[in-house]
Amino acid sequence: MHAYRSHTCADLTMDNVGDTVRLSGWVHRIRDHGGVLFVDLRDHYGMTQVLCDPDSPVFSQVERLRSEWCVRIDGVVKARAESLVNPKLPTGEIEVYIRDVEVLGAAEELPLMVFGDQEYPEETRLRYRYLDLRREAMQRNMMLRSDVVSSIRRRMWDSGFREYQTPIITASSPEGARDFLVPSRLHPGKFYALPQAPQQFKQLIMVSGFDKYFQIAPCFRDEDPRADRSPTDFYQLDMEMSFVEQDDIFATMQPVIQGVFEEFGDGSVDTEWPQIPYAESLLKYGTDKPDLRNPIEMQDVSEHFRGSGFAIFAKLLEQDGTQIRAIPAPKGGSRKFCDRMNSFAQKEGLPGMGYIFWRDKDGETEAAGPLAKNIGPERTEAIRQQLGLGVGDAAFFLGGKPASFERVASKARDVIGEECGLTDMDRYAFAWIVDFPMYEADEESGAVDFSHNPFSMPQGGKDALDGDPLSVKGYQYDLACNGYEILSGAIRNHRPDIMFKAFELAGYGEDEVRKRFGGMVNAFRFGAPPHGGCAAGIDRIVMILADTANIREVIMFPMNQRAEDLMMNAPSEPTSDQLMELGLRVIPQE
RNA sequence: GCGGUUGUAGCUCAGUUGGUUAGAGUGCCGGCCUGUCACGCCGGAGGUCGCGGGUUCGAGCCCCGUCAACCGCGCCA
Repeated sequence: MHAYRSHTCADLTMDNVGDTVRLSGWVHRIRDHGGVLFVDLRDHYGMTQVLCDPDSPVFSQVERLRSEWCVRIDGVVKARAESLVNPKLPTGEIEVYIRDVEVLGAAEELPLMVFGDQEYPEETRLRYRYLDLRREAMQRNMMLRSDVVSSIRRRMWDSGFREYQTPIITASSPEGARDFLVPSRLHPGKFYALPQAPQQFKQLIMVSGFDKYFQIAPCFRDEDPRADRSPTDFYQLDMEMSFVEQDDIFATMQPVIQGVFEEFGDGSVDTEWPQIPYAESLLKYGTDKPDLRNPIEMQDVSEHFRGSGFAIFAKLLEQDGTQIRAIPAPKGGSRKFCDRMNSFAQKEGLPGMGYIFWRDKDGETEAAGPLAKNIGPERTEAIRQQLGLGVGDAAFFLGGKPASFERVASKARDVIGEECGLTDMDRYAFAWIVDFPMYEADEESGAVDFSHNPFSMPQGGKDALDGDPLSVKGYQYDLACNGYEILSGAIRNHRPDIMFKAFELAGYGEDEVRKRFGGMVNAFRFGAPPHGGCAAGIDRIVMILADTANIREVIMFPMNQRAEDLMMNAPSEPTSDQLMELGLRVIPQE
């Protein structure tokens, strides 16, 4: 017989009754009845009840077992009496009478229980990640992740793509996020960098004539984390193809992403993926990653407030670039709800959020709230008609420069949609966000810089770069799903002449571009094909499919909020020998 | 770097207006129990109330500082 097992803990059924079997696993839970001992034995595959009565030669040894000890047992499979069957367990029709036991790994008192679904502080879970990962929910999440990656690979191969690996140790790329640097021993004082993405490599793969590339690629960025953003490293489905336009990328990726959500999601998956221009998305949703499960669309209502009796907004509108934006809130028509949303806006850092709500008074529609009084019935009614609202509804108003209130407006829209029951939670809703601006102006200095990806092709080509840089749009796009950005990409700029001009507008001279992106720019001199692609966030897709808001729930060994690995004790101080060899010296911190 | 929330037993938490010996559940240790599957019953151990200072006759509770975790802002081509 095999040293550890003849079956897994999920295998045994009525067909095995009478068999002598060997199982290995963890002691999940013990129920000690004095005369008889029940042990739930768990492995990756499932659970089997094994038991021990005083007739067993190893009764006294089994009595000493404790939770999470790793053990091997030998025993005889017996059918349970009908009244003793456990329908919750696939192996619930049988149980195994222990004849021999071997402790493979004992366990000390546990910092967190594998059994049950009690919540633990994330610090504890990360420090003892191997225990946390034994828990059912985490086993499920990790298998889901593995299955998703496998499905993505298959779908990409079926679409004619091949997977190619790119370097992990490479050159620092000065654009974008901070790099992780890797000191070179052979070249003291010089550093490699971990790639923030295989961006330049995949474009070089296109120049090299491979036509369709993909990779499940690790990406490294030294940025501060968020609940939905992993610090240090994360994975992307990175893809690139030659001789394509934007719609070809969409047509290639929608079946892959949609297929993955249909295969692994537990809600309906939208098949219509609208293309929403960036500017329109900000106007209607206040964000470039709208949650389209929520039907609320904001509207510009500036005209109703211009010169009105509501002095705050009227004055605001006299300044350039300002606007009054309304968030309609169907079914939100109560003072209590409106006040709650107002204090929500204040908590988020705005002065407040004005509102009007409509109620029934003697069969007539009556507008209530401080704003309505100030601007009078005619303007109020015009707003109601523009927004298409009625009795029982409300509308919230934000004023100023859009950039100053859109972030909060977007959050408010989410909250309103959920609290008014307007957002369909059992659904995956997608939108391509297109026509991103190529450039943006720094708010203080006014300096023009790339807003998205400097390698993108400007719409209109070289001629478009002759006008106002801030009006130039790029062939750049994101894919939003349920309020998350899950994919980002572009048609690339493969023409050196256009590229130099594009960089020039952002203040980078030709020499500087050659210095920074020389490898790629040089390659474009030798017959570069038109190409484009995108990268989809694997962690974030799995996070959405696992129905969690915390990306660390779908990463085996994540860093904590301060980019530390509490289990492995990273980062740590190097030895002086290591520093010496690399020619480095640490500057003491204040 | 900034803001918010949290910090009490191994773990999850309660702790009133500042007032006697800081509690519960769970886990752990011991005892009882031959059909449980979140088994049950009895007993026990286990506390720097994150840390430091202050106010007070008296602080888990109030004040100041500090540390840590999480969430957010900045950041994320």
